[in-house]
Amino acid sequence: MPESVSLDGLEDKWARRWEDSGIYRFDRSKGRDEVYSIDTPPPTVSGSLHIGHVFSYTHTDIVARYQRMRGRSVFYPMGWDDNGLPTERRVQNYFGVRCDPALPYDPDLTPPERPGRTEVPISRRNFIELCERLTVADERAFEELWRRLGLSVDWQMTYQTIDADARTVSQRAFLRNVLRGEAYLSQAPTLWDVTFQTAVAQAELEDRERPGAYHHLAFHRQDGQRAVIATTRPELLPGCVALVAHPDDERYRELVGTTVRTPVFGVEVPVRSHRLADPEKGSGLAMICTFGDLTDVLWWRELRLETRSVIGRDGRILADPPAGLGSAAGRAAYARIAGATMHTARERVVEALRASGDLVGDSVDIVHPVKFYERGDRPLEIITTRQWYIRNGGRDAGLRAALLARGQQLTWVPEHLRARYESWVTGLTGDWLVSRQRYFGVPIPVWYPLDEQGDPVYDKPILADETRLPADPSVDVPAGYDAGQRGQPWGFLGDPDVLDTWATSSLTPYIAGRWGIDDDLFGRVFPMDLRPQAHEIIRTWLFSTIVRSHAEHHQLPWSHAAISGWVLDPDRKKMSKSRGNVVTPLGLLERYGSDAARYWAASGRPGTDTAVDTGQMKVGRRLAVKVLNASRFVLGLGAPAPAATATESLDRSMLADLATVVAEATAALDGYDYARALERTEQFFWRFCDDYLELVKNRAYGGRGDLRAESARVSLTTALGVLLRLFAPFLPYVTEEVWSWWREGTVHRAAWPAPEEPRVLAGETDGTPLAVASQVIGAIRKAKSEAQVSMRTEVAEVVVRAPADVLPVLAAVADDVCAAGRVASWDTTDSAGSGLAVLVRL
RNA sequence: GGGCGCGUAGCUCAGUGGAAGAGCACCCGCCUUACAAGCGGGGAGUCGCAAGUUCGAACCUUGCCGCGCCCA
Repeated sequence: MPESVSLDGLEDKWARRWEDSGIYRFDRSKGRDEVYSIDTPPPTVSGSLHIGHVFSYTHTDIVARYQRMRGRSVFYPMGWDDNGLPTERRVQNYFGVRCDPALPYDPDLTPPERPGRTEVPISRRNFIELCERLTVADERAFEELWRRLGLSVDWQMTYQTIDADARTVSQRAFLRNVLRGEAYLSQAPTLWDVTFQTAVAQAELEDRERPGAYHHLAFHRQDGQRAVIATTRPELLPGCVALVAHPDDERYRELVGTTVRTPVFGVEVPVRSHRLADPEKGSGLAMICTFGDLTDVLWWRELRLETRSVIGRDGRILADPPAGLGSAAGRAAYARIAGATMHTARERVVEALRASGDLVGDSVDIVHPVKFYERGDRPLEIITTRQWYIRNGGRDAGLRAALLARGQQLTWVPEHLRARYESWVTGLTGDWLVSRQRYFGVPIPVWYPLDEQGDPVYDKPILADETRLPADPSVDVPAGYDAGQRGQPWGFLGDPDVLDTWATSSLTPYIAGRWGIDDDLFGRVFPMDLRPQAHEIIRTWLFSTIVRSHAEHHQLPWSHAAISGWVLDPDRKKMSKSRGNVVTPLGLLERYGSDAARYWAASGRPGTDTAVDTGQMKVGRRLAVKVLNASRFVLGLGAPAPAATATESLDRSMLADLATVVAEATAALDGYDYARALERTEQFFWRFCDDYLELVKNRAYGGRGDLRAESARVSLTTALGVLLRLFAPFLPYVTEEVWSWWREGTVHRAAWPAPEEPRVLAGETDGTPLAVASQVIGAIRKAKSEAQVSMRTEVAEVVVRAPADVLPVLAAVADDVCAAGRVASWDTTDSAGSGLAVLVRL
């Protein structure tokens, strides 16, 4: 034991030794039933490090450490999520470049030192190389933080969601989905981000309130009257394919089944009825355009309407008018908006309507929810494109029911978050769109044969060979072709798209378990025990992982999902980059220490949003210091004799309380309630220090003879050994430090304490003697405090009145109480059932 | 509009049918040979509001108010 104790330097010292000794390595000689496997969330490396990472990853680490001490071989890998748009954007901003797939690869490319005024176009391969270069640096920053925080990750088990093995797993799973009919190619209306020019999935949508205005447009009925509709998107009028009213709406009963002519553009369109037409909204009559919103898509599909596309992939009005816009006046009107932005087109169409007298009344300003891609800043459009989909129950009641059943099967911590999953699955409106028109992602491992015109035959895709993955169809050549046939008639074409990042992230249990690469490993870890994650990605990461595992293995990917809350800033606002209230973790770790930061994190209950609280970190630091000092005291007394046993009832009652604490902490951790386990342990520990240690101190020093000192020493060292292990998952550094003073090996591989350990020494005794002694010493302290004298002051006399059955207890603890309180004269009397009272005369 | 969660001391939270709690903060003390980064003591709450069930409600039921999130 060192002469003076300190928290300084513990992180550096132990983090290095843990790595060198490999105590957190996964022991792959163990079978599935002896393994505890964790599907660690791979952090988005291009995102900023913030204190939320410390929070949720600590929760998982506590569970990992607990399970390890329970004797399980813990599979605790770490992945980096570098695949996808966030990295692309970061590279674009960092280097000032943009990807132009038409450019050739430049092996000598040097990116700009800093971004210039305009982005430099570079080839796809150069772009990907820059992505890889930047993510490596980002990953180092994360790893440094994790190591300092003391995550007991097996650092030999790391992956990147873009590395070759991840691409292989992702492509293999996708190919199998295709072969089983779970993935398919379809030309259909698609949610489209015009900035990034890619399709996006339902899971990536968010509604944002935006100002808009209702314009009232008059359509021309055959009888010469007007049919007025209200719309917020008059610019889509040339794409109008029908009007729709509710079947019960009396006002339009006669109109339904007829046709009306669109104003300005002069196209004859049918009037139909549908239950989703809202009689309360506007005039009750709505125009259907292809496509203004998701309801248009639904109407178009259910009413089997024509398609008149007017929006291009760049978010501007298409150059050519849609079919059916035949009149010269109509074509002239269209020519005035061709190529315009939506904003300009809207103004010009309104202008034309006003000129033709078809604009009715004034526009009405409103604020309404508009669909955005979650990472985008322009409203989504709906454009017909050819995309790959994976079936997720959005179009199939049977699959949906099966996935809901999986949600029932899964153990959720906390329980109530299952409702999130269920509301999402229930509300799905279509299958999962997985192709993205992006660059830094896993390529879709498919080619298309070209016909005699050189046009792709999309219904006969050529799938990559599963034994030759990862495949890059833009470079690799499908079996039966040679490279020269790329793009030639009768040749082939590689699918240019990449998979949605979630299509790869949904396979993290497979990637970490090295499915198909190291099947022996996979068999030892899958299905996993735990998926820890945040609640905002239940609809994406959690759900999609279940979809893939359900398809591939007809089972859940893990038995438990532990959902952590958000970290809020000290004012309880959600932390976000845009708010500028992000708290970075490294400074806090340096100031308070890793154990202290972990203590704060552990005090946030599962699923509960928790504010950054440096006060709690200070408390954690104090606790860690206290552990050092209390240990120094206990160990400074010297080791008890090997045959020593707890003979004093005070000692036994402390150990009896400890047995209860062990049982409670164990039950709490088994239920993933780390916060409760810590709270119970901590509460006991402070009472142990403030009351028990003080009461027993004099006797432990030998003041009442060797035998009674031995009882104290054996009880103290037993309790310390148990307490260090109870604290080890929470405070890995300080507990390891103390453990190293007197025990062999690492505390982090020591057996989790059983209640029997202290119970054996405690015998039949319960907590009463310690409680009674605490109460009496408390009264003595209070008397001294009120007299404003030192605790060392002698007490002339103490008289305790207590119920008859407590008198023997008092007799047994009297020596310790008198020594701790410096009591000269001690007496007890029967209180005849009126409780316990302490009279103190100084 | 529907769903989930939350509302307890100045702050952060525990307690979920049997006498309102902890930590922090605050106030008053104490050099006490493990720890002054410590220790002892103290004040402090209509348990969001209202009704109901019950011998008894912070806890169960209903309604309302406020906050947050999810979904539409």
